Amino acid sequence: MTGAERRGDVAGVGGVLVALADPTRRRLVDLLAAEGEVTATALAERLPVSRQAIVKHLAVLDAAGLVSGRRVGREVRYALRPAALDATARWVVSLAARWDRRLATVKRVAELARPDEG
Amino acid sequence: MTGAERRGDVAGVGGVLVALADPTRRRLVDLLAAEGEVTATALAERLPVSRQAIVKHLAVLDAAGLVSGRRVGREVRYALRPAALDATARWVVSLAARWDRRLATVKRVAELARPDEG
DNA sequence: ATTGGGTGCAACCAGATAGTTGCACAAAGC
DNA sequence: GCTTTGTGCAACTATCTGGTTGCACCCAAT
Repeated sequence: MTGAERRGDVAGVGGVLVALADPTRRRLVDLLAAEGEVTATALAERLPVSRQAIVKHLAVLDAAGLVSGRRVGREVRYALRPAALDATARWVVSLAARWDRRLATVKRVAELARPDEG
Repeated sequence: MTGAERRGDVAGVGGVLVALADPTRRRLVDLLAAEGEVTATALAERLPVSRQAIVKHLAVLDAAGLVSGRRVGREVRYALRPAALDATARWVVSLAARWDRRLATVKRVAELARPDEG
């Protein structure tokens, strides 16, 4: 079970945005996308920060539902979970669509307000 | 000219993610989407924060390319700019697609690694 | 000309965040 | 058994951030 699931907001878009707002966390998810299942210690070797920093970042990603870790012997392997990102992608796209619709309306209204130019 | 354009990174996805990570800023863009062109003072009347806080948030949104303001007499009216959000929507969608592709590959590889189950 | 609403700037504050180090503990390997 | 290797927990620090207040300035309207 992931942190987000434990808190019952797998689809929490805000958390995903916060998680992806940090460049180190974006690099982290890139690495996870490239390598599949990776341990925090292994990730720390590829980034210029300590293992503890990585662990904290993974906790944020986990809370956002973007990542989850499973224990294998003495190590914990982290992997991506696409659901929360999918939900966020839908959210951003629909927001962009609303903006476009809104701006189209504004433009139309502006044209109506200047009948001599129409 | 907007802040983001001044700095030459209209497509800066990181800035957009940072901007949208804050709930007050999300409410702000919602209000702007609903009302078109609004002044910072007017926005401050609808949110439980001071005008100065709104101005700072608008500066962040402007730097991300999500918003721009134009001066009309003694007031400054802010409005949405869809370009940066469109770019970010494309980024998130393509990231989600890459994740899905990646996880499909991992699954396929896992199945190949267990030939007795195939 | 003076008054008033809107903006811009600066200082300041509290809490969050990204990072560190140090150490204790658990699981593998010799 | 002992040693190694990876994890987990805690304390601590510095910087960032979201918020405030106070004040000066500009523009418009009476």
